[in-house]
Amino acid sequence: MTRKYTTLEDVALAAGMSRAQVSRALRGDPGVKPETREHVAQVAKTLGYQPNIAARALVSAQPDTVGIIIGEPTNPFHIQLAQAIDAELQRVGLDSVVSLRAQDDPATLREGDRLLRLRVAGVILISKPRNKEALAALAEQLPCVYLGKRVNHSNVSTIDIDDKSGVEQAIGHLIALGHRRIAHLAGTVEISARERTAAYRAAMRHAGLAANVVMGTHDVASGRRGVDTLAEQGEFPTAIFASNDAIALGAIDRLKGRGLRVPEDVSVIGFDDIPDATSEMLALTTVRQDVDQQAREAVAALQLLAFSTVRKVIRKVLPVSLVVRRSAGPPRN
Amino acid sequence: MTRKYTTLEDVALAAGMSRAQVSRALRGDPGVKPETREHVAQVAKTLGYQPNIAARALVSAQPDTVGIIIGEPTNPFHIQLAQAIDAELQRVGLDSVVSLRAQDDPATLREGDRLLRLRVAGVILISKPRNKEALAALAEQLPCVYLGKRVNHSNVSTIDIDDKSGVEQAIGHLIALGHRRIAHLAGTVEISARERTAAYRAAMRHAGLAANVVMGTHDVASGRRGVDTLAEQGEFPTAIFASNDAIALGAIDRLKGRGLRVPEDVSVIGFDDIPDATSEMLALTTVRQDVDQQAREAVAALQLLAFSTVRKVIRKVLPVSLVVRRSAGPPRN
DNA sequence: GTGAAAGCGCTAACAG
DNA sequence: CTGTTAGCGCTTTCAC
Repeated sequence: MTRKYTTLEDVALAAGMSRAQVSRALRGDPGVKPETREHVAQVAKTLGYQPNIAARALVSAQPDTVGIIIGEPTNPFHIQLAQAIDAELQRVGLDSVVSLRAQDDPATLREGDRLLRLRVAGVILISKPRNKEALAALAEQLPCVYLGKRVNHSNVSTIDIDDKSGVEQAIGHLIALGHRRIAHLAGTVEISARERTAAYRAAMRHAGLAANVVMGTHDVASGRRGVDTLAEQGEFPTAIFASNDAIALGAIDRLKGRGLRVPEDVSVIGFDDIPDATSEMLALTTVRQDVDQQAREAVAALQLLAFSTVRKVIRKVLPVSLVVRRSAGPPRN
Repeated sequence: MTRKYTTLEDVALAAGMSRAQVSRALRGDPGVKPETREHVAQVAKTLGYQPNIAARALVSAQPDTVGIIIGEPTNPFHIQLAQAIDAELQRVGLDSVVSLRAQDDPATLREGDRLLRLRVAGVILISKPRNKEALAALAEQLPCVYLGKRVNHSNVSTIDIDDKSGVEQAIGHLIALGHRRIAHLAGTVEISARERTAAYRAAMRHAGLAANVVMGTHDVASGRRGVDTLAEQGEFPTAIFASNDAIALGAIDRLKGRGLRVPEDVSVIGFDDIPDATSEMLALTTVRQDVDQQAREAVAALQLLAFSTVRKVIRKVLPVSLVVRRSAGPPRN
């Protein structure tokens, strides 16, 4: 149906002035008489004028669009982050193009080409492409901000969270409550998971307590299995620190299945603060990562990398904080 | 860092011919000598040429971009659909712009403006904006294909699935297995949810069985609560039909938590066939909606609406089919 | 087969 | 404050 769009020219004609002036008026350029501005706005509205982005982009050298590449689109947490970044981008007057294509599939590089063709100012990546080459190739072409563990590339800024501190807060909380036997249900695959496990060991050692790590993965099923494993070990721990909320959820489920109450019999702490954790039933004590803050930092980092004259790469680690709800309490005796 | 991009002119210069010819060669235009084409491709590659999409869009009248608006971005199923649509769009040579902004927030209409400015050929909406005005306003401006329950707007094509048939298949399967006490964990908000519940009631009535509906929402937590509610009712059902897979997952989770085995003690059937349903552990029997087919139909509908000369609105209802896995079996005695 | 010229819709100097 | 003049990078007639 090849629509016929209203152009600046049409508006100019109807308003009885030049295209240039109409353009200025519409964009809020300072040098325009207020009444002119108003009149133009009026005419533009009645004509249903919408500026043609392509034309605008073509003529103005500075690109104002940023690509967002989502690592695992089916992970709601990643989407949540993408939404926050999108909103933040909008807030600072930038536009965004989000890519749903998984980073690991062979199309990823093509996706980089697409962004290049779109002349985006830079790219924000949520979670890493598993193969480093893809990231490197992208970084070769465009300023990149990567949300995840620090990566050593001279063209990539990274925004990370302080896993170590989060773990220390969690373990510290449990110890303060009086727990001594604190087990850890670990993730194995992600770098952040390994970092959390290492931090757990360190914190326990530091407190003069024995570490007890059950390996697993960052999902609900793993939490269930973890509890079964702990049960087979003999003396059950009084507290469990899970490497993420999904594991914690699974663990709580299995604990209840075994007739153990949370937190009366066993305390549980998670990591991430996913929406489910808030639920009245669960009331999971957990380590929160601030999504909005991550978004803000990521956008700021990109601006620094793509728009400033200094072109500075930054590596930032954001603080996390323990959110105390009801899943952790003092041990029984 | 205002990059300096290679332009067609640069390539033309380096290849020793005109921009026009380079353009033709690169796009695979018929009237180009094969050796010329190859030479040009070679030069373009070494120069790292990437066509400027904005310029291309500006000059060629026909838009080749389609907007995808995702209803609930945090619903993995919607993302899955969006990915499928994106892939299908790509397959037919169209580009896509996906919007993560929730359709219900006040920014939705602005989002329509954004798409208008982008000069997209049309929009594919995954699940409806709750307020009809938003959809109507959008449809006023652009050809729309809406994935969800039929909507009576002369500018909107709809692609829907046959919820009723899906429910009948699920309930029929349970009855055939010998179940009599079949409870339903319902969603309440979505139109499709209400349709499924109505179909459940009809199917039960038709079989001369008593309906038992527990209201809830289309998420995991609701499934957990639903089981608790059923438990309070006294005699526990031998089978549960959940309005979607998320509910089914939550229900199974809680059933196991209560020491009930699936399907030995309680059978469970879901709806959607999300990736999780396939998992070895879960093996959820569920009603599959074919995501790829929906994507294909949606894209085809949009092409009909936006690119064909006839400009035809269509309303399609796609079949669904029961996928039998292990979460439903015969009742205990 | 290939080149020259025109122009898509817009913004950005530069004059007034 | 406002109009005029150039293009941005590309595709598309229309010639040769």
